[in-house]
Order: sequence, then structure tokens, then C-alpha cells
Amino acid sequence: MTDIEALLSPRHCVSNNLQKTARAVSRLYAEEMRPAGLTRAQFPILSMLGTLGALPVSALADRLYMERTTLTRHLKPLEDAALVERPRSPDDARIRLISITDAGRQKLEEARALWTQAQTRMIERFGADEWQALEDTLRTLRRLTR
Amino acid sequence: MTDIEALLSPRHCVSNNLQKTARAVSRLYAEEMRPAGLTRAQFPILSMLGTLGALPVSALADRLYMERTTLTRHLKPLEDAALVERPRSPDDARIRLISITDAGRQKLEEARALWTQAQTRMIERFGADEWQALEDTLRTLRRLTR
DNA sequence: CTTGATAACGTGCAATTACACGCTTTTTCA
DNA sequence: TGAAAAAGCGTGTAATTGCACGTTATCAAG
Repeated sequence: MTDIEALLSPRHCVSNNLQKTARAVSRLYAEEMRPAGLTRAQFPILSMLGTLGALPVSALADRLYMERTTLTRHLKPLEDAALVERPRSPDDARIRLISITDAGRQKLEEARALWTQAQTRMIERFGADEWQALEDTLRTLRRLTR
Repeated sequence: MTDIEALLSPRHCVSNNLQKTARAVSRLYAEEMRPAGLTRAQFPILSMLGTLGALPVSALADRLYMERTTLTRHLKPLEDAALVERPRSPDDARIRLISITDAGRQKLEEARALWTQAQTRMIERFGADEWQALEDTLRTLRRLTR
């Protein structure tokens, strides 16, 4: 039973501990995926679009736990590269239905090969069971922020 | 015993799961700490400097798991605000020994009051024992990236 | 002592993130 | 039906991050 007061020192900061770890890990993945020609943020966006169908910007942003406006910035170059489309919904002119293109799927497959290497290396070092548990914990933490 | 293959789908990406969680949590802390007049990155830097003594840029960057050049960017406005000093070492003119000033400590105390609120709220929701365990796990993960 | 290697740090540039604000479209309700 | 409210999205601006590269200072051989 840990006392809360023991965690009220900045070195126990939830936010900063997550930030630090994200930075450290992100650098490894970015290095390995550089030849893919996708930026760091583009891969998860394309992945999500590859799994789900066409969906509004806000819905996509929610699932990515990304600010809607941040996602908008990322979508622009992806659309310019013809990797995603964003036509307006025929039912509601406010909504843009974002979807991945065939070229996007192809690019995604290329990037995924490199990603798999990075992920494999990381899981091998950290442990599959350990990551499974950590992933669940992180999901719980994210849900608490809603 | 989890099989590694089960984790080779992008939704299990270690990097992206950490990034998403860091974004989600960071927004909460940032919102609460806004009145402090410190940016998100400044608080952990000042905290670290408040605990440790004067130390070189690289050593500080290592402890923050931050790129050295990123830290340099953050130090500039902190120095302009007279919250930190960065005199060159008398022994080695290449080294700048970064330290917090009295004004920096004062600002740190103010910000810490707000931070404590954010941290308390978060720990209360998530659980002290759970965070303790997660913090250890994240540290382990960071060490693996060295 | 000088010359090459190394260490410590800063800068140019580009990507990432998000708050404040505004625009257009849809919905609500009197 | 005709505002008023709300929903969905984009832009201005600023903070965060890090790679490639350059500069200065120290160290290691010869």
C-alpha cells in the first residue's frame, strides 16, 4: 500500500515519466523506420485508416488520442501525397470522411516491414508478457483522461 | 506466455502507445499548470536542477532522456528569465555548468503547488500502487533504450 | 609543440503538438 | 420558419522535439 504523499515529488510525475519514455522509445522506432519515407506520425494514422474504414476527422483523432487540429496538419501532406482522401460526406457537408487510398495501403505495407523489425527488437528486449501487461495499463491510464 | 507474433500489429506499437498516453496525460497536467507561467518542458528541467547541483548540458539531458540540442533550446528562455545560469566551467571551457537561480527556485515552488494538484488528481484516479508499479516499468523500458 | 582525433556545445531546418479563434453547416426550439 | 446553439473542421501562432552539421576546446600521439 503506497502512500500518495510519497509520489508528490516531481521525479514521480506521471506526465513527465511518460514523456521521457515516449521520447526514448520513439527515437529508436524513428531511426529504424526512416527509410520508409513516412514521418513518425504518419504511420499510426495510415495504420488506423487501414483497419477502420472511412471516418470523420474527429473520430479518427479520438482514436489516436491526438488533438483534432494536430491530425488536420498531418492529413494535409498525406493528401498531397495521395495516400489518403478526405471527401466531404454526402449526408453532412461539415464532415470530411477520411480514408486510405490504394497507394496509401501500399506505402503502409512497405513501412510496416520496417516497423515490424523495430517492434520485434523492442519486444524481444522487453518481454512479450511484460509489454502485453504494460499496454493494458497504458490503455487504462488513457481512459482515465477522457 | 504471450507469443511475439500477436504483438506485431501496429495497434500494439510500443512507441505509439507511449506517445498516445503521454499526449493524453500531458494535456491534463498542462491545463492545470498553465497559471504557473512555465511551459511544459520547463518544469521538469527546473525540478531536476533543483535536486541536483550544477551540471553540464549533456549530463542534464541524459537524466531528462531529452536530446541535448532540445535541452539547449529550452535553456535559452530560462536563462533570459534568469531562472537558470549557465556559466562555463573554470576547468573546461567547453562545458557549461547549468544551475538553478534563487528566482528559479521560487518559480519552481509556485509551479510545484499547481503540479501537486495535477499529480494528486491523477494518482487518486489511477491508484498509488498502480502508478508506483508503472513508474518502475517505464524506467526499465527507458534503460533498455540506452 | 603541432597535428589529428575527440568532446561539448550551438544552429539550421523540419516535424510534432495543441490552444485560441473563426468559418461553415446542421440542429434545436420558440 | 427563423434565430440561436451546437457540431465539425481549418488556421494563426507558439512550444516541443531531434537529426545533420558546424564551432570551439581539450586530449593524444608523434
